[in-house]
Amino acid sequence: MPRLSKDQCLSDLKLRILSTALAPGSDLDETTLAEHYGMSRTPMREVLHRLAGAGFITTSENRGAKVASMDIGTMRTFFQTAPMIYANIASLAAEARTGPQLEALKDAQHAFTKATAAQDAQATALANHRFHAVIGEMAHNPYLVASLDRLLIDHTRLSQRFYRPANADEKMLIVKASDQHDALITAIEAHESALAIDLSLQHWDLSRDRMERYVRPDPLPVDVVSLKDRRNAV
Amino acid sequence: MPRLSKDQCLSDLKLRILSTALAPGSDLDETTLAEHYGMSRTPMREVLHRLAGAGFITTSENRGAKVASMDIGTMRTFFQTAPMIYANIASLAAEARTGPQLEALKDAQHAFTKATAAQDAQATALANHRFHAVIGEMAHNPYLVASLDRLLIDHTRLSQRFYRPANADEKMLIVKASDQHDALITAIEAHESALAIDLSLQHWDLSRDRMERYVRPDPLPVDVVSLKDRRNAV
DNA sequence: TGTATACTGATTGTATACATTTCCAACCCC
DNA sequence: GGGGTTGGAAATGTATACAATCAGTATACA
Repeated sequence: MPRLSKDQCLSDLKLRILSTALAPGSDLDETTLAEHYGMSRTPMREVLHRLAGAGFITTSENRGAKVASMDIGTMRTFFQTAPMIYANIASLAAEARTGPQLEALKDAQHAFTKATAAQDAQATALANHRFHAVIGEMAHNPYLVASLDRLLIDHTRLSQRFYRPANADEKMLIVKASDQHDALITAIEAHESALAIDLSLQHWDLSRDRMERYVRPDPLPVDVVSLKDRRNAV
Repeated sequence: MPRLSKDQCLSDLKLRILSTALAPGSDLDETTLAEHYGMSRTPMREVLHRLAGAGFITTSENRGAKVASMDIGTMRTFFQTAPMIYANIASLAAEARTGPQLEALKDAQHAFTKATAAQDAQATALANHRFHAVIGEMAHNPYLVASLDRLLIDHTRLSQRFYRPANADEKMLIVKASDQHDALITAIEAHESALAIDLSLQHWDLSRDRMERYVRPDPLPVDVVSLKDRRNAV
């Protein structure tokens, strides 16, 4: 991959991290990356420091960089925090959104539905990222956006798994999420900030349901287990 | 200032920005700074990128770095956002604080009262910064802390002005703020998160009062103006 | 056999030379 | 005289050589 500009390199790395092509916790080697992007180590290090500042990676002295990790503890914190931040941002977005931003939001939602139809989990997650990032822009509040950006990193990485429906029931949940996006667009367009808050909270209730199904799946059929026990006993 | 380590350089620059020794919006020159800290441009640039990532400065391609600016618009956003973030963080801090963190908090508050007694506005603002940063650590929530850190940059820079009391009335407000700090420590120590929220909100009501006095000061005595008019008329 | 220590290869950190871009001012042309 | 152009100084961006640090291994010694 020769001669990408620094900005392209930055956004490519972000994409690879968000899509978990670069797994959480994995090591990043300056030299290898610099060769890969066709630049010397100096600008590559600069890119890495920016990623570190934005929370995509962590660095430690003389020990290089790692993709930011995601343990079970961060997931708990994540679901604790996300509803509040997203709801407040949606509320501000409904107040302050501009016309062009609204178009960008509709674009993102269009990409989202297209990706779900194609059953492309990665594209779905990235479109979802863009959708919520645009709402962040609308809110016009750098303090909250700092928090949102961190949340979106983990949001997108987590949701890779949930946008791969295993059955009709899970497929239904994704359709419901998409409907909520549409409703949110309408609320933001109409400057209805109270409604935007409500819809955001509903959106997160849904996410938590999906999440719980994943963490605590339907138990395996009992008779298979007992069958196995019986066979062992013979 | 020869041979400071990179970390020292980083925290020194943060301090100079927080204390407004480096004014908001002022230009930063790589070469000059590198000489000043006795290092070459390469590590200096690295420090600048970190500061940019943390929101202390802004950089633009081929155009160098500036200290993050503070206009009237950001102040509005600031007061809109700060109560919510600080209150939520205080609540989490009350739940999750550890013993050593509580000691650090008491230390910061000690420094705060000492600085107010000495009428040292800069030291007061920096001690206040540390006080709220420690509460952020206690909360153990990287998403909210991202937002808090941004808020604290502007909080500390703004408050330089308010910790310089012009009269007994304003002095009283600072004493009241200090009392609220003490109450907050007690609430956090006792794991009373609901109380911590309440105290945080009160703290911000006070700040807003102080702020309003600054933006909208007591009008000048009317008769002086009329006197001047009369004299002009003669 | 277990532990401490010295060596070695690999990786990160720094300095410096060089390339590129920007800014500003002098200049020319209309 | 005003506006656009062009030169050059000063700044930022990049590449590369070199220094410092770390991790892993082999070796010596108890």
